Amino acid sequence: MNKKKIINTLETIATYLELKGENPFKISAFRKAAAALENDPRSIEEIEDVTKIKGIGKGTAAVIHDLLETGESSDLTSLKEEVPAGLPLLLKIPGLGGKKIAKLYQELGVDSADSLKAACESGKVGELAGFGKKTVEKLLKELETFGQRSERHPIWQLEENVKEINAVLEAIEEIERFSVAGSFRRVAETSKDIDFIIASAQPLVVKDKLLAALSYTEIVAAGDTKISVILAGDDAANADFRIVTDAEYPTALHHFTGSKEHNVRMRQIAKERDEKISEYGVEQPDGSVLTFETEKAFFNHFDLPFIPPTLRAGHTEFERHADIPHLVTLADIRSDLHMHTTWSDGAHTVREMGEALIERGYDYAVITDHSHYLKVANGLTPERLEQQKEEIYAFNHAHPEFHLLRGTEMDILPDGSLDFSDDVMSSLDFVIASIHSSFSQPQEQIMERLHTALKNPHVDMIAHPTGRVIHQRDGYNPDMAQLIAWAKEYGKILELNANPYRLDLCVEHLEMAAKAGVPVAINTDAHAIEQLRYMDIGTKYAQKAWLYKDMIVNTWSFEKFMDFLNNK
DNA sequence: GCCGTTTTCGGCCCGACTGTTTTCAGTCG
Repeated sequence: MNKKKIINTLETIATYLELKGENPFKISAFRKAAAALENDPRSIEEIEDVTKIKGIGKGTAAVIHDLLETGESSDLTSLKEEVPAGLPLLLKIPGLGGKKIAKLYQELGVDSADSLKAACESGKVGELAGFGKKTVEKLLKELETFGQRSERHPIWQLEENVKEINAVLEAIEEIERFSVAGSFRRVAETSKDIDFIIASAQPLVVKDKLLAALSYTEIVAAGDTKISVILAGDDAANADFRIVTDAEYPTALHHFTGSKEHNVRMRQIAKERDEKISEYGVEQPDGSVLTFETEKAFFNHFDLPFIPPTLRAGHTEFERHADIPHLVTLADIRSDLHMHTTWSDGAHTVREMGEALIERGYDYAVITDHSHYLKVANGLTPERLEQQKEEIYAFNHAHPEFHLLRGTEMDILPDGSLDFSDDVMSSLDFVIASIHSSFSQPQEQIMERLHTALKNPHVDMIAHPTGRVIHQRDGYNPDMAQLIAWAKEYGKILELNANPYRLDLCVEHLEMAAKAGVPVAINTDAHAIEQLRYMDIGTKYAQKAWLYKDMIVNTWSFEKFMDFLNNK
């Protein structure tokens, strides 16, 4: 039995219970059980007694056993008989929750978006107690776009929005400090909306200036301290703003950074000490409210070190916080091993990239333009690769304090061969091998291609090992356990591609690589100078897999890195 | 439904906003 199916079943039961208007704590018990199972690192076969896991008791364990024995959950089956199949979908309509949907169904027989629309138009919804004119108007409006807007947006789509909003907020002088919060700050792969926390003594002025400067299509809510809009643009995201006083800012930022599970744990910790956490501070037993200068001071108050937003998942961060000082941070990074220049499909020259790398404070880096198979990217022939050498040597001559290495991002061809000969590869300092074609081959064939690359002594690293693009394509589905085993056997590096649209390897795979002792490189794959900043996203993403600095090759000194290449 | 070194019953994180109310329920994060 697939653990994922068990988790999904528990969550689905929670959804159905919600539509029945069940006790909210019972509903959340099923969600907690699902989360507890998901956070447990063991496979379902490895777990002897599920009730030993905190959050799983008699009821939820019965569902799990049912699934393990019959492949189905009889509880879910009977819920599905009671609750029409169309109702769970209606939960996605903003403003509708379980109780309202239950009422609409029981009183009016509403069981789909279409029947809801008809009931709204006929005026029947407006006559229900608790529903009024505005609710009907809002529902009809939501129904127009129902099913068209994405629920979650990949962070590479939201990055632009965040940059624009940052610029808007920078320009408002009444703002003392502000920050993006929410899943974007935690560097989640996808995000439902964008949250900002703003410190200001003049919230109303800030609200007016903010709404005047933002480009939005709709105001969802605009109170004295909370503003929510749908941003302009196709498939646009929501942006939420909270305005608090400067004293409240650190606790508000913490609160709205989440995750929800992390906050629940923090509040439990506070409660054990007779304290109460809210976004405005920490309430003491005598009713007074403590505030803090910084998030760090807030954590310290609870005898915890500063927990980076990336780690705030609500499970291991409270037990493993002694490891936090070992985790990789942007400040540890001394090089970037994957980037493109105008020689292939990059926007800047070797010299421009090199100067930008020095500007970032790195000690060394590798220029890795595409190889000739990739014609759409103007990939380099062995001859052009040779010509590029002059430019790289000239740069090194002009910057003796820095080491710009010669490399390539070489294609692994569909037939399993490599795009350069051993001779060409051996003339380079660093060879990346990667797949850019024939993604749909069967797994054995994909693995065959990767194996050829990994066992070649001149290849140093596999880039973006799964080829996924978040929310767009799944990649070529390699057998990751096998790939990691080969990387270990042949002494190769696996990449964490820091481009926010890739983030490949993903957290789960990074954890596997770390467990196997395979070195990882965090690279930007920059095609322009401004993409070198993706290193920040990459190091934060690596923290989510609890990767130590020592495991990351580009935190090593130039000497250590060269030693590794020469002795691998 | 889950949990328990004050507990096997009575809690379960906390607050803003909206729309419907006439003091609050529902939704959302």
